[in-house]
Amino acid sequence: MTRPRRRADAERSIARIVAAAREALSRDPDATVDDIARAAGVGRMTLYGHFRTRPELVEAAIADALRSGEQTLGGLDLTGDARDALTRLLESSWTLVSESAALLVAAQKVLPEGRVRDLHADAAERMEELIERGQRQGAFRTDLPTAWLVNAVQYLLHGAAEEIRAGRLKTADAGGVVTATIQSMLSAAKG
Amino acid sequence: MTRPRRRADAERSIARIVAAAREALSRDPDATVDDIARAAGVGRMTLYGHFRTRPELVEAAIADALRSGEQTLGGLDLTGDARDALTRLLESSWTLVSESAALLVAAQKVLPEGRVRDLHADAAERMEELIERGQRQGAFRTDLPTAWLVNAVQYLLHGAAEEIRAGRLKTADAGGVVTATIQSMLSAAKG
DNA sequence: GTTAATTCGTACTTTCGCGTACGAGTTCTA
DNA sequence: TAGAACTCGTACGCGAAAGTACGAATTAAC
Repeated sequence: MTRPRRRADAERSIARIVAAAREALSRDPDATVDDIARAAGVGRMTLYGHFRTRPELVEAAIADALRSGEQTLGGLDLTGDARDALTRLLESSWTLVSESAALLVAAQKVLPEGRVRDLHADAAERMEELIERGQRQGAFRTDLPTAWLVNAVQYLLHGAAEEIRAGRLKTADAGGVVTATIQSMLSAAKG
Repeated sequence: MTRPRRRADAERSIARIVAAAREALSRDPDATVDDIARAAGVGRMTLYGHFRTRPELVEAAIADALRSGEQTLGGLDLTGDARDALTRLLESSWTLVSESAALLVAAQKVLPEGRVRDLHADAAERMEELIERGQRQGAFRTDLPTAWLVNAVQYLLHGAAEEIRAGRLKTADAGGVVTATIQSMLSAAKG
C-alpha cells in the first residue's frame, strides 16, 4: 500500500505467477512452488521475491479466483421470483466452483482454519440473502437453520464438481442436475 | 491366507495397531506412522513388521472401519415404507460417517484412485437399492440418475460431519437436520 | 545514462517422515 | 525347553520440498 511503488515488469511477473498458480493448483492442489514458477515461465527465485512462502502464494491465488468470481456473480440480477433467481445463481456458480475445486482444497490445506471461509464471505452472504428472501416469499423451507442450508448448497456444488472430475457426471448434464437437486432440497414442503 | 499361522501376541499387536490407526487417523488424517505406533503402545518397528508401508496401514484401518460399519447397517430392517426406512438408515449412517470422516480423507490421499470407492461398494449398494425401491413406490423422484442421488446423499452426510467438526452444528441436532434435508432432496415432486 | 529495482541460476541448509538394517531381548508354541 | 516368532530401540539412508544466500546480468524509470 504505502510501498515505493512497483516497477512494471514486477507487476507483470506477479500477474503471471498468480495466473499460473490458479491454473496449476486447480489441477493439483499439491503443486510445488517450483511447478508454479515453471508454469509461469519465471525463475523460482523471482517467485520468492514476490511471495515469501507457499501459503502466501496459495492465498493470493484463491483470493484472485474469488475476486473474479465476485465479478461474475455480482453482476447477476437476482430479483423477482426467488426460485428463478436461485436457478440463475446456481447456473453461474457451479461452473466457478467446478473450475476451482482443487484450488480450494489447496487453500484448505495451508491456510489457517477459517481463513477460506472468510474469503468466501461475500458469496455466502449473497446465497444467504437469496434464501431468506425466498423464505419470506414462502418458496423456501423455514424448518432448518439458514446457515446449514447455505452450506448444504456448497457441499452439493462441490460434490457435483467431484462427480465430473471422476467422470461419473457429464459436464453438459451437471447444471441441470445440480439445480434440480438443490431446488427440491430448499423448497418449502407442499404436503 | 496360506500363512504358517500367526502367533497370539502378533494378533494382539495387529488389533491394537489397527484400532489406534482408526482412532488417530480419525482425528488427524495426516497422522504419522510414528504417532500411530505410539498410540498403539507399540514400537514403530513392530508396526512395520505387520504393515510394510503407511498406505497399507491406512487401508487396513479404513477396511476395519467399514467392516464394523457393515455390521451395524447390515442388521437394519429396511422393509416397509421407503421413506421410513431411509430415515432409519440415515440415523445410523450419519454417526458412522461423522466418526470416520477424517479417516476417509486419509484414505483418499494415499490409496489409489477408486480404491476407497470399491471398499464402499456394499454401503453404496444398500443405499441404491433403497432408493430404487422408493422410486417404485412412488415416494422418491425419478428425474435424476440414481447414482447421482446416492452420491449426493454421501456428500450431505460428509458435509454435516464437517459442520459438526467446525462447531457450526450441534451433534444433537445433526440427525434431524440431515434426515430432513435428504428426505426432501429425494422426495418425488408433489406439485 | 545513471540508478535502483528486478530477474534468475546455482548451490546450499533444513526439515520431515518414510522405510531399512542390525541386533539383542522376550514370549509364544509345540 | 528348544527354536522360531515376535518385540522394539537406535541409528541410518533417502527423497522431497521449502526456504536462504550470493552475486551477476538485465531492464525499467527518471
